[in-house]
Amino acid sequence: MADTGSATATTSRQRYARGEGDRLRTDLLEAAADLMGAHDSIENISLRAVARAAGVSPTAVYRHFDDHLDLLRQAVDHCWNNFRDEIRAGQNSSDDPFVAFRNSGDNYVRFALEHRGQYRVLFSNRIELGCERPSSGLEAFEILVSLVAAVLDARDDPRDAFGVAIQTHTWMHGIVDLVSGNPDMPWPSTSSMLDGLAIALALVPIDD
Amino acid sequence: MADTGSATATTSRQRYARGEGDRLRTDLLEAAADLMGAHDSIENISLRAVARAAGVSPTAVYRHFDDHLDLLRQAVDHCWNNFRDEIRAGQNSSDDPFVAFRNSGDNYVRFALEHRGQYRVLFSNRIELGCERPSSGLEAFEILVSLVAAVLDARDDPRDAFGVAIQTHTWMHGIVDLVSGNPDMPWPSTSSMLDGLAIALALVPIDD
DNA sequence: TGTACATCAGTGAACGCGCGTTCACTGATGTAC
DNA sequence: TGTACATCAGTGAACGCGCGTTCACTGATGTAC
Repeated sequence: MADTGSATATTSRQRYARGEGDRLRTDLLEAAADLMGAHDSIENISLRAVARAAGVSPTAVYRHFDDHLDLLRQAVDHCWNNFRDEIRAGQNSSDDPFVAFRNSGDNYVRFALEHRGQYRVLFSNRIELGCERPSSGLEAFEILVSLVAAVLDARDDPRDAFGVAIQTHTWMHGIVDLVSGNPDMPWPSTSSMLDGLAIALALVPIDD
Repeated sequence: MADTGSATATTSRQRYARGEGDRLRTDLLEAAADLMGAHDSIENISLRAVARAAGVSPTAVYRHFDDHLDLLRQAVDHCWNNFRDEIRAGQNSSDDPFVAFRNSGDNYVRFALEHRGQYRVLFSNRIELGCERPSSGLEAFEILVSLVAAVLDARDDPRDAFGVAIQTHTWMHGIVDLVSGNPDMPWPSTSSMLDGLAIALALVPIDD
């Protein structure tokens, strides 16, 4: 009578071995990050839904997080790490500043489109949690500034890297947020929109 | 015993006179639009909260809307009308295409910052309701295209107005979404960011 | 002019549901003696 | 080598809450006769 299988998702999971209990913490954070794609706001991600997605009872969450809000806050931090790692990978992908800039832009766009929920939580939903941007969030912007600075340097361009980085970021954010939010509209390809951005902001090699 | 005043918000409202019942419909739509500012997602606006804000019982909503989803969908339409009217007012504000373009941009930014909830529902949360963009939403974009076309015409500029309008819109969206979502960051003024946009996209008078 | 009645603009109690959180617990496993 | 025990990784029932929705209703007001 106990194993009627009424709950579809509870069959498979086995508890972690003694001493490895912290692995559930990561599982829960990743489950929360996955759920962000299905909801348009972090407010709608319930503690019970995260537990369910991780194959665990709601009470198990309290072994790793203070409460619902703590879970969400740490999930946001987790997403910032994911995002920063993508941008950093673009930065490290080439010694040519123009290529590195473009690869970082592609990674930015890909992250935003493939993980729209995570992306929007990072750049749009943070206020409600009442926490400031974590260090990995600042790091991501610093990487962008240094990418722009390298491009300007290669161009002998006197513009302020911080200001141009803000121009780059606002425009790229607008592109990915509108495109991912309105996929049925007749958008140009994101690649051609990134080309247009680099040209309009004069972030291409100078002989182009 | 009936008027102990236990509910704080229910004291004032009087019912509409016979024949004027449809005015509650508008009240509910405006109450819903106001509530969008307090929540970051339209999903979080409950039917009961809208009724409460309008000073009416939850059941009264069903006299004007089929259900919760119908209320939200019509609230979104209402917001599109508000937004389109702002852009149109900018278009009609001057015969000089550059001035009209800039005034429309200012109105766009002002609407997005003053009514962030409404703005985000229009451009970011629409998917979940499962409805396509209403005619007023298309009209708003058509106004933008014609504003850009007039500017390009005045410049003898051969670029495609539709493509440049998309560039303008994506960038403006990025500016207002990031600024309103992260008000504690050291942003330049929105006015100077609009200047930078018009210059980078070459939408200023040609002798500048 | 009076009155019965249809219409209108709502109300209030009740339902089942998922939620966050608390509480007492269970059962496997490593460790001290 | 055996055993008592502490620790660990969880579970399951219960609570009060706000939600969307349904149902039967109320009381004022215009209108037909």
